[in-house]
Order: sequence, then C-alpha cells, then structure tokens
Amino acid sequence: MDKFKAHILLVDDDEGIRSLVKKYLNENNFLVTTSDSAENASEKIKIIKFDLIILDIMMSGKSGLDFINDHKKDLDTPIILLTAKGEASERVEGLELGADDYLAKPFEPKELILRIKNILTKTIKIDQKRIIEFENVKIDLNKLLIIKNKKEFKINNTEKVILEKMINNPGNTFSRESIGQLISLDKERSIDVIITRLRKKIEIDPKNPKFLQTIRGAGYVLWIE
Amino acid sequence: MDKFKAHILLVDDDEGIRSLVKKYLNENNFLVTTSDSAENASEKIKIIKFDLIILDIMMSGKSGLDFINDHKKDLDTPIILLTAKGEASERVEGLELGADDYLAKPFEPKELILRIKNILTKTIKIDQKRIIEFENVKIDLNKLLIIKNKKEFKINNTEKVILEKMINNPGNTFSRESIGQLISLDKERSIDVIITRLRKKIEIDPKNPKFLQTIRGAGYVLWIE
DNA sequence: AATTATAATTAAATATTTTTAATCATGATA
DNA sequence: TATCATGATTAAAAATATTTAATTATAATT
Repeated sequence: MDKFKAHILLVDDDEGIRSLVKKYLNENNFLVTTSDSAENASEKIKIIKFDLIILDIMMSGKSGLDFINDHKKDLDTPIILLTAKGEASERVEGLELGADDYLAKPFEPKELILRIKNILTKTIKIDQKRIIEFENVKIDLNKLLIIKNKKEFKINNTEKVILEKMINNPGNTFSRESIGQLISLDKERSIDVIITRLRKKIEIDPKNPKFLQTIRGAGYVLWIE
Repeated sequence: MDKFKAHILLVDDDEGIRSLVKKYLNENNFLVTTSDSAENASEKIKIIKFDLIILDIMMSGKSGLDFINDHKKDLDTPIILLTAKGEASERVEGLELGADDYLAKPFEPKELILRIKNILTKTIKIDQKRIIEFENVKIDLNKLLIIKNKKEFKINNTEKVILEKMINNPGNTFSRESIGQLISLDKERSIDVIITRLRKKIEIDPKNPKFLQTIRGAGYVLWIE
C-alpha cells in the first residue's frame, strides 16, 4: 500500500493545545501545520491544499464558525470542530454550516485519531483498497494490472471501475443494471462480455469462476476470502 | 434531483425511543425499520440491505458492540451508535470496531438528522449533484446529457467522470495528471483533446471558455457561479 | 516587441471497446 | 427428464475513443 501522509491544518489560539495535539498527530503519522487564528488559517489555505482542518470554535478574533462561513463556498476540505463541552447549539450550527464532525473538549487523543481516520477514509479514501491479493492473484488498481500466476494482464478503465467497486464491497451482489450504471453502458449483453473478459484475467480457472461468481437472476459477486 | 429515500434500521430495546425516533425520521423523509434487539437486527440485515443502521449500545441480550463484532466482516452498512452520556471508553471501542459515528443520549433530534445526512452523503452520495444548471446549460450526469440552449449533447463516460469530479469540487484546479488518473489515461495531449471536446458541449462560446477554464501551468477548473 | 513556453484545435491514423448474433452451457422447474 | 429461462463464450462488425502530429493561438517573460 502506498505510504501517504495526510496533511492537517490545526487551528487553535491556545499554544498549549497546538503543540500537544501537533505532537500527538505527528506520532500518528500525520503531517501537521498550525495556525493560531482563523485569519492566519485563511492565509494558509490559500497556499496549501490540506486534507483536513481541525478547527477550534472559540478563538479570540474570528471564531471557527466565522472561518467556516468565510470559506464555505470555496472550501472543499473536511473540517473537524473542537467545541466546548456541552455547547450543543454551537455544534449543531457548525454541522449545519458544513463541518464534517466535532469533538468536545477536553477530548481523548485516541478519539481524535479515530475521527480523523474516519473522515479521511471517506474523503481521500486513504484506506480504500487499491492493491489486493488473494491466492495467486494480485490486483493493482493503480497500475491497472492483474498478476495471476506470475503472468500479467492489463485491465482497462471499465474493468478497473467494476473491480474497484466490487473489491470495496466484497460479497455484495451487483446487478447487470447497476454495473452498467457504473460504467455508462446499458446493454446487458455487453456486461456479460465484460465479465467473461474479467474472469479470464482474475480467475485461475475462468470456466469455473471462484472469485467473480454469478448469482442467477440477480447479478455478480466478488468473493475474496 | 432524484427522490431517494434512505432506508434506516433503528435498533433499540426501548420501545419509547424506537417510536419517537422512528416518527421523527419519517418526518424527515427517511424510511425506517426497527428492531428491538441485536438478534432481531441480525435477522433483518440478512433480508434487507439498509443504507444506515442506528444502533443502541446498551441493550438487554446482545449489546450494540456485540452486534458490530458479529457482523464487522460482512457488513458494509454505516453505523451510528447511540451511547450513554460520557461513556468514552464505549464510544472509542465502537469507533474502533468500525462504527461510523456516535451520538450520546439524550440527543437533539436535529443533530441526529445532521449526522445521518453527513454519513449518507459520504456513502451513498445522496447529496451529490447529478443534475446541475447554470445559465443556459444543464448537465445531467445520470442521463449523460448536456442541454445547452435547448440543444442536446451526449457525453460519454470519460466526460462524465471528469465533469462529476469537477462539479463536486467547483473552483478546484485539476492537473492534467490528476484528470488522467481519474480516467486511466496518461498521455497529456489526450486530456487537451478531451477538454476541447467538453468545451464544445458545455460552453456557450467554446473558444472563450467561461466555465471550464485553463489555469496555465496548473490544469483546469470548473467555475459554476 | 520579440522570444519562449504553454495551450488549443483539427483531422487522420490507430487502437480499443461495445455491440451484435449465433451457439453452447447450465440451472430451474413442471 | 424435458422444457424453458438465463447465462457464457466467441468472433466479427460497428462504433467510439485515444493518440499523434501539424498548425495556430495565447500568455508570460525578457
């Protein structure tokens, strides 16, 4: 799996919290930049595209909510709000404005990490499987390559999209229709042909599919252990 | 926009909470099925594929955490945990086991809705834009159609994928490389050609692009108001 | 204003993918 | 087990997409 370091912007006017949280995040393999104010953060995001922003609500000068308000139109980066304990109305306001999550201070560091990973998983897909192996088959969605018994098979984008979906939902049945939707094809027979093509590449014995199976009347499933 | 009703499984052994939350969710346009135990929920998910599960941790019989443990291998559905106030260790354990979010009881109904939408947005993409309009241009990503000044233009999957990405990240610059990655092409010149093709379809004056602009040295951006 | 680098456009060649159709295989059911 | 429905396989035809290359246009820099 690719080693990727998510870049986090930590915005808090309390120096103690900044250094503490930064240290903790660094230990957990994140790259961290800090801002001591919403104003400073606004400058930073002009220059760097962060993967995530951790934002204190209550700050001298502009508040965290102000920051969100200022940028909600142009900012695509997920935000975790740090709120004072019990301030339900602020939390709700923050979420309504577009924050992705919040954490009440004081929080457990472990919980912060979980929430960060949770969000990153969904946005930049840090944990999505791009390279998987089962038995003698290795699928590399990045390189568009399948290696089966040391033989290489190229896959095209169509095949990649289908495999990607199935790999991230193993055991789920996909109808021909839903597969067609995925790749913008509407002829059912065409899906058949694509499945045959795929089986030739990923199955040890394509005539007796073990991984990419048919569910009669319903569609296809990928079984990977 | 398509009218889609997310189907939620609500698992709680307290009849009062079940009916109250169900009613509230119904009012907010969700389809709700309830279970009074983890065991019953396990039966339900065999039959129905839910979009989301709201799961009380503390239940007589199997707990919510037990439920997650039982199904974490095969269950792809996002889970929101309902926890007792202050039970940080349970929250952390739940998130570690794979829950997507939690809410401490008693919670504000409004906050529950926000959290549900937040998760659904990320999983089934309920809020992702599939049909957008600006000026005299309408893009329908479902039908693979662009209507510009009442004239129809078909788009193919390649174009759809690029537009989809840009539409959901307006104002973001995409390098040729990142676009290529999206559609599994690595020749930069090919991206040029595709952009030209796209401009012919979405721009009022393709020679003077207003929406799909070039950022010299960086890539392309979509500006929609 | 001239130079240089980057981007846009076009059309033709090339390559790839989808569709179709015919045939075979398999599973379900009466 | 005979029949019917559904799925698999193949190869060829048709449609579509990508690549290339030559030319033109535009922006940035000296």
